[in-house]
Amino acid sequence: MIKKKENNTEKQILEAAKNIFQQKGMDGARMQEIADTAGINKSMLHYYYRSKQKLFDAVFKSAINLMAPKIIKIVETDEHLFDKIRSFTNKYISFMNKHSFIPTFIIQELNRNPDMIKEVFISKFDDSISEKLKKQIEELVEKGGIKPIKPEHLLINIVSMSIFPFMAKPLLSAVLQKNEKQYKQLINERKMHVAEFVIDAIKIK
Amino acid sequence: MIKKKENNTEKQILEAAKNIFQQKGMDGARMQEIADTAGINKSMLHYYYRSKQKLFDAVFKSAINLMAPKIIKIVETDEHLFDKIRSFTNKYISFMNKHSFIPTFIIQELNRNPDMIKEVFISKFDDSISEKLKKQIEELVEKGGIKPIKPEHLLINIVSMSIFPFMAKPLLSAVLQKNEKQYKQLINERKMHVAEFVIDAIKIK
DNA sequence: ATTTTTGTCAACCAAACGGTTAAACTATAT
DNA sequence: ATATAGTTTAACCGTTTGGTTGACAAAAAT
Repeated sequence: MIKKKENNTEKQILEAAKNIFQQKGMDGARMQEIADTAGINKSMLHYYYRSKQKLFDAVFKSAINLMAPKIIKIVETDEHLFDKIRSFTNKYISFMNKHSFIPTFIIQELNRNPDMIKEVFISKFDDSISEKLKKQIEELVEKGGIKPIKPEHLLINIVSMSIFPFMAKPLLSAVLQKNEKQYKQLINERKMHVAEFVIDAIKIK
Repeated sequence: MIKKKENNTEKQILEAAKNIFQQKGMDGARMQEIADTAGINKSMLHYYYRSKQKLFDAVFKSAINLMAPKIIKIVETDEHLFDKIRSFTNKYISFMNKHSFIPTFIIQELNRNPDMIKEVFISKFDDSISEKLKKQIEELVEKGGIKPIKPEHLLINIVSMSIFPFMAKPLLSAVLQKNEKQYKQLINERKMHVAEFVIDAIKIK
């Protein structure tokens, strides 16, 4: 029982499944289209992954595993809060530029089936993810470095301003009358803009 | 050819279609489930609306017509910028509290088929929606009332922080470990919080 | 060399899907 | 009363869907 051939079929399938599922979601994706994209027979999908649901689970898990570590790492470092904010917006927006379908995909599928989050969180975030951030913010508030703010709101604000522009791209680029290039540039500006905007909002001068 | 009976069937259908389409999207919605929800025979769906697509269009248009006027009105008033921001966050978050599926629905379907936005915008926003807001911001910047900021970014920031918490509710309530009630309260706090956060970020003290 | 395991494919299948039909029913107009 | 137009339903239809089967080929193991 040693490996045979180049076992790239399984990877080709997963790659194709990512493309289709992330763009069209569980409901909109078709097994035939995934097979066509992978350039293989539809039966192969069921040979390597037993069902559409199982194949979807693999894609979803892969998307989560790509995003979650980036959040945790940044939140858990010992940097100053302001630098944490700068790191987060910069790296997060860069990441989403490369994987532009992932945030919409995750949030859309989580809305379709909110129970999926449990499987994710049990393994990934054992303790409260924001406990450390919480304390850091509260200390800074007491020291007089920043205005009082609920850690929850600060976190929601940063994440919202980072992710939403990707999800609402069709809407926002139409409202703001930007073409593809202009909108991409606008988003790149936000790597720094969002961080400075947030810091300006909480800093005591 | 005068009206017969209570012609409530058509409205029952639209109401049921709103529920199903807004929660499950075009791809996930089933005509049979809409019929069951409305408590009528499936043929009635095709009798009043000719196809799934036409029925969907009616639901989508209704969602747009519910949201768009609220944006336009607030942007077009002659209030001071700060009051505009306060009005917007307050009224928008209140609105979404009552119609919690609409923002996700619109953005999800717009991602599925970005061309739909054209039909919407041609009729609704003849001129650039943000032209007025743009000038107002630029004047305030020159007068020294607020820090320099691209109107596009300010608009994206406000809209992001208002809408995203509704779209990402399953994710955020899990990360922040909030139950239904706690999360709802957190969102209610944001009616004021987002406005003051934005004002703090741009105001020169 | 041949048996066994693993991989691939075309053809097939039952269920679910959006949509149609034709007949029955209801209410108004004549 | 009867014709007429609008409304509702059960049964049906062709297509698409996720999934299966069985034959066949390619490696590995013996």
